[in-house]
Amino acid sequence: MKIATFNINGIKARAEALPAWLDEAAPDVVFLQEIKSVDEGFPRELFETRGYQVETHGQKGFNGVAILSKLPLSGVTRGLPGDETDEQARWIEATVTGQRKVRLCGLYLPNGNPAPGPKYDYKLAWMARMRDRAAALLQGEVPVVMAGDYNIIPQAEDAARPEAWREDALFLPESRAAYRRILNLGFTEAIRTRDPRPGVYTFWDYQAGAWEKNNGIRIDHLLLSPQAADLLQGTGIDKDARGREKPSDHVPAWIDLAT
DNA sequence: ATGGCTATATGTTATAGA
Repeated sequence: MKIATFNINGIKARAEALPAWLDEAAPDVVFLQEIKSVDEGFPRELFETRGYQVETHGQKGFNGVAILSKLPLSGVTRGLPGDETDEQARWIEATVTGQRKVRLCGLYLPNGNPAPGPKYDYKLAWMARMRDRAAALLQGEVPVVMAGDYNIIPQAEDAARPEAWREDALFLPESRAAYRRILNLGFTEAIRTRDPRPGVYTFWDYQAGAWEKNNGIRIDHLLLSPQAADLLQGTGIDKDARGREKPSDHVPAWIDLAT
């Protein structure tokens, strides 16, 4: 089962590039972030005609996540538990049934800039809620995959110019510690496990020729519960997507699970 | 480098992203 995550930076803007990548990469499951669309405005037919079930959790203008799946999804829930007042669409869960069941969590973690400030407080509070949810999911028997745009640069080797990120919410020690607290529950980050080299990036800014200079960062991650990690067969990052017509500033990252 | 570009809605400018 090939499972990918892709921050598309707007579904309307990616109405050509996203289907083109889907047809080439042929993932079974895709987590999308920053659909920047309400549910009613999401072009489901683009994906349903390709055999995908479409589950969205959108909002107007910003944020928004979705799951596309060629295998049946059930038990879909929308929103990260733990704060009834949180209206930002950043979390969606579903259970996919192939040869076995896997619980899927798609996430768009808050950016948090500027730090310090209320946006950074929201980021850290969100991560504490995510940790609680992750711990609860580990209590079950079903393998768990939590994938998406974490907006966390875990280590200095994950940025071409780490010094430029020292004061940034994506790289502040407190942000990275919060990410490690989630990992330390027992999750494995799939991409690094299979390819431990430094300089593996998933995002290149639109500005200042970042792509041409390979001035990238790694902020999209796929976390696996122990049961899911046992099924890991392969990983990849579709870096070529960044060099195409009208690209997102992120590229897809994916895993292959033996299910 | 003082965010240099991109996307969306609030729309000929503001807000957000990372």
